Amino acid sequence: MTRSDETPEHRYNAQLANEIEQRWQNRWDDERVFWTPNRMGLLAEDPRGVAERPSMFILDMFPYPSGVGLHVGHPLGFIGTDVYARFQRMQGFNVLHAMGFDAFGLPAEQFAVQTGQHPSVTTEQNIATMRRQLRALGLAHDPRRGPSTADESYYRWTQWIFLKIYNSWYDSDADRARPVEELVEEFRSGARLTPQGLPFDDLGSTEQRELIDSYRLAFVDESPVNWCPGLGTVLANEEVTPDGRSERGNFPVYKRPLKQWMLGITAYADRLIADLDIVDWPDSIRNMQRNWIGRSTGAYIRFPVEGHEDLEIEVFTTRPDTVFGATYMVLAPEHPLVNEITANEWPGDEIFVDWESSPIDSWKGVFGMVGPPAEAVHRYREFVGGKSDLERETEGRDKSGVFLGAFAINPVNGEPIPIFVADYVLMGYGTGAIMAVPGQDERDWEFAEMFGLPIVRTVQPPDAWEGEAYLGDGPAINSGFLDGMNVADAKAAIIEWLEANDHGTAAVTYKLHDWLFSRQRYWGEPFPIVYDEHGPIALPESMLPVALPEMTDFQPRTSDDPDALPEPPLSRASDWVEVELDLDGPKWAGQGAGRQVYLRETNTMPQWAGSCWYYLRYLDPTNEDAMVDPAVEAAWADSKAGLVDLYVGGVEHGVLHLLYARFWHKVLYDLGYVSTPEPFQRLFNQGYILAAAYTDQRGMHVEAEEVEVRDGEFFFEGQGVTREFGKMGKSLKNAVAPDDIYRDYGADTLRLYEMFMGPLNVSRPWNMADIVGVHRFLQRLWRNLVAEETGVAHVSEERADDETRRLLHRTIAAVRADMESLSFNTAIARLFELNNHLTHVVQEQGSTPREVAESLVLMVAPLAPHIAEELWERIGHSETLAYEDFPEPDPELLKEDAVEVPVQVGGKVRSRITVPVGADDATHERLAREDTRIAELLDGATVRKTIVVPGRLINFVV
RNA sequence: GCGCGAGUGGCGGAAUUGGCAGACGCGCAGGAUUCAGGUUCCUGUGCCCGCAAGGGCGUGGGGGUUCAAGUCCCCCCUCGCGCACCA
Repeated sequence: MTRSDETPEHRYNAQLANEIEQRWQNRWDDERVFWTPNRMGLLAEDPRGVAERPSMFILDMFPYPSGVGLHVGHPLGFIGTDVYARFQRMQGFNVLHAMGFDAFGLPAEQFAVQTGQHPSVTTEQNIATMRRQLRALGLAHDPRRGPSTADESYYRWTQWIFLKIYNSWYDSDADRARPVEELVEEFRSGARLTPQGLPFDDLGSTEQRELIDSYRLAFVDESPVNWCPGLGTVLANEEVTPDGRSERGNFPVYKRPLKQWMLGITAYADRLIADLDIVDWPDSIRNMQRNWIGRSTGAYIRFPVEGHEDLEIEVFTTRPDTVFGATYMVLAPEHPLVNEITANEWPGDEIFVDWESSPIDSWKGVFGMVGPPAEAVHRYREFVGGKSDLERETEGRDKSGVFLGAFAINPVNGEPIPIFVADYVLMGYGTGAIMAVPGQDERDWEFAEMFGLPIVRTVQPPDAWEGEAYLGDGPAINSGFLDGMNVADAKAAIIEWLEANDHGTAAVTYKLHDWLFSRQRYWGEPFPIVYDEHGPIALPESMLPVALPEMTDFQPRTSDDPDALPEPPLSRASDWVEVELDLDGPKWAGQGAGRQVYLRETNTMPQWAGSCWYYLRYLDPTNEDAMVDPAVEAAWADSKAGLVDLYVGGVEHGVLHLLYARFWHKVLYDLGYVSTPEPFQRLFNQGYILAAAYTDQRGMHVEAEEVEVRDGEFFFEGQGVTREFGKMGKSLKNAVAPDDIYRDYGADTLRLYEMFMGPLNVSRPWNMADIVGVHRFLQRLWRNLVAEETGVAHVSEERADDETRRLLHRTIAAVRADMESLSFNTAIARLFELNNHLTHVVQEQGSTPREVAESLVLMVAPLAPHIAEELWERIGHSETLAYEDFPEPDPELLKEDAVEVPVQVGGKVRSRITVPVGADDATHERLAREDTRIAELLDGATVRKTIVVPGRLINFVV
C-alpha cells in the first residue's frame, strides 16, 4: 500500500497547491487582473473602474538580472510588498506595483564576460529567467510597467535626464536648479556680470562656452578620482571601501587625476539634509545620509607663511574660537603647498626658548628622519604611501609626521608656529590643512605630546581636568578679546574679527563631493555628448537615443599596474566614435558650427543612472513623448512630499542609490518635471534571510545542503565542519532554491513561511523544519472549507455561534492593524487562532458558516493568494477576490460583556475574577474581595492600598 | 572611538500608555487512528520543588524609581550594522 492510496484525493498538498497556483497565475494574466489604470494618458483603460480611487504606489528596489537565479532570500521584500499591495487594493486603493530590472552595470557585464556571450544576450536571458521565477510566487504586478534599464526605449530617457542636468545650473539665490538659457539671459541683460566685466555678447564664443560650462550641473573636470585598474574603470567615492578597495571585486583603488564627468550633487547638500525631515524613513538611514553628507559649519582662516610674502595656508575649522591656541599647523602629505613651503635647511632653536618646549632637533628625530627638510618630507611621503591596508589597521591611529622647517604666523597674535606634514590630515576634507589646537582637540593633543609641542588651553576646562584635550563648553581663556565668552559667542566674535581684518570667513563644508559620473565600461548608457576641439557639446533631444553600438570586443582593459590608464571600450568602436553632424543651436553651447565631424564621448554612465529614476517610468512606461506625462505623475503623487508611498529594500542602498535618486528627483523637481520634492515618502528596510553555513578545517565554506548532523556535530564528506549563520547566498554556499520549496509545499506555503518567520525588518534564520507549520495551516484551512474526499465545499448558510463571531471580528480588527503596520507575522498568528477554532466548529457541525468562511478567505488572500482564490471560487464566487473589500470588524462584536481580571496580592497574581465591562473601581474591589482565595489571603492582613485599573488588574498592597 | 539597533523557553518569535511574560509556530511528551512507520487529529509543554493543592524563581548582568518594570532611569557585558584621524 502506498501513501497516495491512503491520502484523501482532495487533500491540500504540494501537488494540489501546484495545480491551483498555476491555474490562478494563468488566470490573473489572462484576465489582466493586475493591470493598474492611470487616470489619463496611455494606460487609462479601466475596465474595473478603479482609476479614480485614491492612489497608492508601492515599490521594491528592483533587482539586477543575475545569471544564477533566485534563492529564497531574494524575494522576502517582494513578498512583503505584494502582501501589502494586495491588502491595500482590497481596502479600496488603486495600487501601482510593478517590477523592472536594473540591467546595465558591472554584474551583468561581468556575467557576460564569464560566459563569453554578449551582455545584451545574457541580460535578456537572465531577465526571462527571473520573470519566470518571480511569476511562480504569484506577485500581483502590472506586467506592462516593468522596464529594463538597458532597453533603448528606457535609456533614451536616462540620457534625456542627463541632458536636463547638463543644461542646468544651480542658482544659489533662488536655491534651485534653473535652465542655463536663463543664466545666459541674466548675463546678456546685465543682471549678472561676467567675470571679465565685459558684456556677454562681446565675449568670444569659446569664452562664452567656458563661462557657461563652468556653471553647469554636469561638467567635465580633471581632479583626483578613484582609479581601479583591476576593474579597468574609475569609481565614485561611494563605491570605494574604507580600506581603499573597490566595493565590487575588492581590487585596489588609486587616486589619480583624470578628466571625468561630474554631477554637482554638492549644490543640493543642504536640501538633501533638510528634506530628510519631511519623509518617513528609518532613523538609521537618515543618520547614514546625514553622516555621508557630513555638513560642518565653521570658518576658513588664512595663515601667512613666514618668509613667503605671497603664500598663505588656508585651513577650515569648526572651532575658530580656539585660534589663539593654534600652536602649530599640519598639511596633508599630498597638499600642493608642501614643496613650496619646505625649508632648505633646518632653522635654529632660539625662537622657541619662550615656549620652553622641546627643541627643533627632537622634532627632526622623532621618525629618525635626518638630512635636510626636503629629504625628510620625501621620505615621509614614501613611508605614508607605502603603508599597506593591513599596516594601517594594525598601526591604528598612531600619529606620525615631519616638520617642514618652516613657520606660519598666527594671524590673531602674530606668533610664529611650526608647520608639519602628517597623514592624520586628509587632503580630501576641508582644505587639506589644519591649524592644530591641542588644548581643544584630541588628535592634535596626541600629536603635540609626541613632538613636545606647546599646548595652550583656550577654553577653561572643569576643575581637575588634566592630561587631555577639553572639547566642551566653557569661558574662553588665553584668547585676548575673546576671554570670558562661551564657545558660541566666541565663535561669532572671532568670525566677525577675521572677516573685518581679511584673515578668514565663515564657511560650511561637506564630506560629500561631487558625483563622479563616468565609467570606462561598455555595458552602460552612452552619454548624449560629442566633442569638438574645444570640449564637450550636448546633443539635441531630437538625436536621442544615442544607441549603444554593437561590439564583439566589449571587455574592459584591466590591469594590475596602478600606472595603467583607463581605456573605455567604446573608444575602440571607431565607426561609432567619429560622427558627422550639423548641430543647430547657440554658439555658447558649442552648436551652430555647421556640418562637421565630432567625436563621441566614449565613457558610459554608472549603474546608478538607470536606478535613479526607474520609479518614474513605472508611472508611464510606454510614453514615447515624455519621460512621464506630468498629469499622470501628479495624479500618483497626490500632493504628498514623496511620490512613492512605500519603498522597500535593503539597507545596503542606504547611501548610494537613495542619495543619488533623491538628487536627480530634486533636479527634476526644480525644473518642473515632477511635482514632489522627494521621491520616496516611506522607506522600509527589510531584513535578510540567514542560513546555517559551514566551514571546513581550512576555513573554506562547504555546500550547506550536503552537511550531515550526528549528535549535534556537523560533518561534510566525513570531515567535521563548524557551523555559523550568515546571509543566505552563493558566497556562503547556503542558498536554498525556491523551486525545492514549490516542489515540496507550493508557493503559498513559501510566501506564508517567509512572512511568518519574524518581523519584516529583522533578519531571520531559515529553518526548513519550521515550514511544515504554515503548510499545515493551509491544509487545515482547506479542510475547514472543502471536503477532502470529494473536493466539494462544506459551507453552511447558518449564522455562526456568538463565540465564533466574536473571535472572527476580533481577528478582523487585529489583522487589519497588523497588515497596516507590515506586522505580517502577528497577522498570520491571528489567522491561525481563528482557523484552529474553526477546526473545532467543523468537527462539531460538519461545516463552516459562510460569514466566517468568506472573511477568513479574504483575510488570507493577501498572504496566500492562490489558495484563497481557489477557495473563494469553490464557495461560490466566479470573480477574482483581488478587488473584494477587506473584511470590516463589527464594533458591536468587539465589545465584551465581561472580562477576566487578575487579582494581585502584594504584586503577585493570586486569582482571577470575572468583572462586567464598565464596572467601577468599587465593584472591582468588592468582587475581588468576594473571591474565596483572595478573601483567605486578605484575612488578618492589613491592606495598605488598593490599586484598581478597571478591566485590567486589581492589586491589594499588603 | 562615535552613532544606530538588538539581547525574552530547547528553537523562530509575541507582549498600546509601565498593568496576567512567553500569543502563534517548530520541537518535545502522552493519547486516538494505524499491523507498523509516516500522515492526520486530541491533550500537555518557561525553569525548580511537590503525588497534588500549592509554592519559589524567571525577559544578558548589577543597581534604582513604582502598588506594579521585558517596557522608565543609572552603570556594566555581549552581539549585529554603519561611520571612522572629517579638523
